Amino acid sequence: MAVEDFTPGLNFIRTIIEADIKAGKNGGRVHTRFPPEPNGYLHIGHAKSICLNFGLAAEYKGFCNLRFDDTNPGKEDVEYVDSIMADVRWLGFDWQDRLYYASDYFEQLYEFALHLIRSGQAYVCDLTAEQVRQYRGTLTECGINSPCRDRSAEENLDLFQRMRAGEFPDGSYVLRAKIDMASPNLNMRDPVLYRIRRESHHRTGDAWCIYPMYDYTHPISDALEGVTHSICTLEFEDHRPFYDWVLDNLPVPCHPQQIEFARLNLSYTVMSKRKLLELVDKALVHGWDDPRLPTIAALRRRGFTPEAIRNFAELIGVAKRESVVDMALLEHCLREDLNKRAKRVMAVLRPLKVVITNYPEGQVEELDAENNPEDPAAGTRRLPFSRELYIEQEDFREDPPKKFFRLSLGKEIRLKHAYYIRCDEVVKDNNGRITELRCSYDPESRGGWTKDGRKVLGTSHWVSAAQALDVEVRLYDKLLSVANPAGENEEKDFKEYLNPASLEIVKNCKVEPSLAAAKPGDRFQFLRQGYFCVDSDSSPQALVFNRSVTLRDSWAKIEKSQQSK
RNA sequence: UGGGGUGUGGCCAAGCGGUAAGGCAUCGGCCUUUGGAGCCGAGAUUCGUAGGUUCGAAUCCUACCGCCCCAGCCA
Repeated sequence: MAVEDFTPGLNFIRTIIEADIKAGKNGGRVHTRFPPEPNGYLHIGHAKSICLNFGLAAEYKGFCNLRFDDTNPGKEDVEYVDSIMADVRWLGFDWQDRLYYASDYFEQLYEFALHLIRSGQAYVCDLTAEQVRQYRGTLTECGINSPCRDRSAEENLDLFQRMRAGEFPDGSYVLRAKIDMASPNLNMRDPVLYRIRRESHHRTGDAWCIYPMYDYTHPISDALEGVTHSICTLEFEDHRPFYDWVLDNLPVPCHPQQIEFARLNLSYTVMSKRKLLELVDKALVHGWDDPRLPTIAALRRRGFTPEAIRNFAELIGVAKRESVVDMALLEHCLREDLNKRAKRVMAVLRPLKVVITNYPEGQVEELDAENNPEDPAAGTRRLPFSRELYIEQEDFREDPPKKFFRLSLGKEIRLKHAYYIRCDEVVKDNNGRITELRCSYDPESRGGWTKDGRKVLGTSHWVSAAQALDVEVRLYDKLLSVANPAGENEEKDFKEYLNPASLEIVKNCKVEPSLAAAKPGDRFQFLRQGYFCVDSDSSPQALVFNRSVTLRDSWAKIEKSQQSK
């Protein structure tokens, strides 16, 4: 089955939603949200969540909100909110007028806290952070009640209001929910609701010195927005009882259902914000959009299309078991998309000069070349051909192995769209390095075929030397040299697995002249090599291309299996 | 040895009591003016393990095993 024919299967979330709709829950409404914390750049794992949330909303004629979970000012920044919005839009999703910030609810969150205090379900605690931890107990032992647990509502109200008013130093008091210090679920052992922190917030500035915790903020934000299905990752499963506790004990408009799914892991890369941040901070990569990273910004710069990423998100499915998806699937999605739409061009990465000895000196002729065999509507272009050309170094071998269809002494190959050429002589320098090939062409083979039906197996790409453009090409490869560092030696830091060959810069590559007008972001297939896009560092005088993904290379496989024999 | 999850081919993933979808990867073959693309075909007697229920179990029951998450005033 071709991927474009793929119809979304039922995953467990769709199953839940359809059951809810059938049961008439929420009046049949589906309303989701994507709630990033603006403390880093979005990555492909977030893309899975974005596609899920926005996709489900679209599928069931509902809505999906974009909401920034910005309750921890110390880590958050507008740089991140801007990048997140740009990335979600680029992926092709639209939150219309439903852009929210948890910080917009600070006043309501505060009122709800007052409500909990009045109903005796929250109290101000003056234990130190260290004491709170000690009182919490352990995984196997119950916690101990805080001595502040039985403070009167009046006193709690007074203290909490004074917390807000800034009368107490940072960390001196917290507001806690009064639930059960003996609960086997640590999240229910009187979790902290508010902490005092004199930090400037990227939106509310210095208006507040107390900030609500995620666990308290999230369910209320969902309810205030009328969210029906609050989809999050597995590690929040343990938090669900508290999510429900908050909503059950507060006069909120509705009670959304929290549903947890497994986050995406991808082989040969890292996905945690901490690790990504570390790579960027330590300059192990060149910024958040370094094309080796799995961030959305990096994938965009690398040449990925939103379509490829969305298709990928659909293909990987949604489930609750933790898994590591093969990077090959992501690459497959890009190839599949670009195969249909990328213009084919010729580029020689490592040039080997070829002189066509029987071609008239000074003559230049123009050949027709199709732009995309998958899409006749893409039209054709003209290609200059002349006496001096470049072909790829690896397309010539002095000692051709078995099944090597390319050029070697005395052998004939086809130059794509041009002529058959035969290699007559190999020219070397004093060190024995091949510097030039002297070949002859068959004038009868113009266009790449002859009437005699002669079989020519090999077809190489080439460029005409005089008209070629000199460009820089950046060859990207896997970030890590192992598929799953977590499955390796646990003592080792992930940085020890960084692939030293993840970036190879190749200068003085030769590309056909039609590329002169290429603009940053333009995508092409370099014939027989891969898909490339013009990098943001590129300029008309100094073109720079990124390799997005290679083409499948069956010769490489054959050669590899020959060598292993 | 507390609680919450989860185990289906190399990697994902359907399946929800009636006799193992699909995708990626792999391996054959065809085709080819990209060794690209495309096309055709192959692969789990078996669903973590062991018992049990049933005419019939990946699906139900029991026990065991493995892996993940939780002791932030992070999200």
